[in-house]
Amino acid sequence: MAWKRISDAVIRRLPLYLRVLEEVKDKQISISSQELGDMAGVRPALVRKDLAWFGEFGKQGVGYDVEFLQDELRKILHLDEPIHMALVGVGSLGHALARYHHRRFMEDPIFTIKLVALFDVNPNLVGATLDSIPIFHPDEIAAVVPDMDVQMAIITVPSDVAQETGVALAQAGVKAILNFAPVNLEIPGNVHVANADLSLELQRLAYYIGT
Amino acid sequence: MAWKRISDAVIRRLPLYLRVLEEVKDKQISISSQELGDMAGVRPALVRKDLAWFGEFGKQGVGYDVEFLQDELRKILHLDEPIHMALVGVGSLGHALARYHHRRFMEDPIFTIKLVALFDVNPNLVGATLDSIPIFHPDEIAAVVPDMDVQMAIITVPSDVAQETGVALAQAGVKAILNFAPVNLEIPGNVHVANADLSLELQRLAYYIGT
DNA sequence: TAGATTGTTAATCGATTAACAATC
DNA sequence: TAGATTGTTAATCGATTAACAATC
Repeated sequence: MAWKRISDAVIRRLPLYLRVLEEVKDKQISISSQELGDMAGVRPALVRKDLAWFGEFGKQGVGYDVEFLQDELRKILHLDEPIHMALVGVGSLGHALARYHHRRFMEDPIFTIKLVALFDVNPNLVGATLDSIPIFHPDEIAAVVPDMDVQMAIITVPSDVAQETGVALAQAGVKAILNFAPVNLEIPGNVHVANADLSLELQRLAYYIGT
Repeated sequence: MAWKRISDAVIRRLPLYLRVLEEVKDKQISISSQELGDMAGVRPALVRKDLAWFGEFGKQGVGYDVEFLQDELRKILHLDEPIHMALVGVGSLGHALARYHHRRFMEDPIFTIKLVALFDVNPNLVGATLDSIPIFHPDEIAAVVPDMDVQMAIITVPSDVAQETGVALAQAGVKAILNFAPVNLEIPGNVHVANADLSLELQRLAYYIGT
C-alpha cells in the first residue's frame, strides 16, 4: 500500500468521496463510479483510478458497495479510530474554531477527530476549560502532547510565534498541523503542514471579481 | 492580458509573492526571482514564468523593483482599490471570522478587503452591529448587495441553507464566494467559489498521521 | 446470456523545470 | 566591459481522460 507515494491530489479527494457515501448510505447498497463522481464533482474515470491505488474495491457490472467502501476509505484516512487533536492559540479565531469543531464532533458520530487539549499564554485562560476541554500553557506542549496521545494540531497563534509553536508541536510528536497563521512554517521531520490562511485565500479570490 | 485564461495555480501564488514583497520592501529596492522564490517557497524559474504572464516587470542583471512589482501585483489582484465584502451566517464561526477579519483590516493598511455587511436570520442580531458592521436579514441580500457595492462574500451558514444563500448572493451580483459550509455549491453564472471546509481539511490531514 | 461497470493501459493535457540567448 | 538575471523556449514530469478487455 504505502510502497508507492500517493499524490496529495488523490488524498484530497478521498474525504469528498466519504462525504458522498455518508449521504447515500441509507438510500442505496451500491454506487457506480459515475454516480459517485457526479456527486463529488469528479470524472468517473478519475474516481476509479483514485480508488484503484488502494485496492480492488468494486465489482464489474455493479459498482462499489457503499458501506464497504466507506469502511475502506476510513481505514485509509485513519478515521476508523479516534484521533486526538490540540489547538494552540485561544484568541477569537481559535476560540471559535474550538467551539465549532467541538459541536461538530458532538453532533456527528462519524466525525472521529476529537479536540482534547487547548493551549494559550493568557493566564486568565490557563487552567480553565472551554466546552470541558482543558486549557494549558504552551510550555506544557512537550508534556501534554505525548501524555494525551495528540497526533494532530491546529495553530491559531499570532504570526510571530507560529514558527516556534510549530516546532514545539513537531518535537512533541504531532504528525500533522493545520496552520491558520499567515506564515510559511518550516517544520523539521516528516510532519505534514496544511495552510489555511484566510487573508491569502481572500486576496486570491479578489482576482476573480474582475472577470 | 485577459486574452488567455490564466491558470488557478498561477493566481494562487501571487498573494504569496505579495506577502514576501511587503516583508522586504523597507530593506531593499529590488529582488531577484531567486530570492523571491526562496522566501515564497517557489522555484525561481516558476516565479519568472508566473510574472511573465502579466508583463515584463523585471530588469536583466538586476531583478524586480520591489515597490513597482508590488503595485503591479496589487492591480492584477484588484487589491489597488477597496473591495467590499459581506458575510452571511453570524453563528460562532461567522462571528469569529468577522471579528478576526475586521481586526486584520484595521491593523493592516494594505489589506483592502473590507467587511461592510453581515447577514443572519436571528431576530436578536438583525438591526444590531458587530464591530460597527450592520447586520441584516438574508432576505435583504438582493437589496443590500447592490446598494453597498458588495463584490465578495463569505458563507458561514448551516449546510442545508448554504446552496440557497450562494444563489441569492450570486443573483445579487457577488462575483466571488468563500464557502465554509461542508457542501459543494452549484452557483450559476461566472461566480468563483472557493471552499474552506474545515472538516474536509482535517480528514485529509489525518491521512498523514500514519506516515 | 446480455448489460453494466470495473481496473488498467495508452493518449492527452497541463504544469513545472532546465537551459540559454538577450540585455541591463 | 563583466557579471547577473531576465523572459522564453524546449524538455520533463505528473495528473487527468479516454478507451476497452475482463468479468460480475
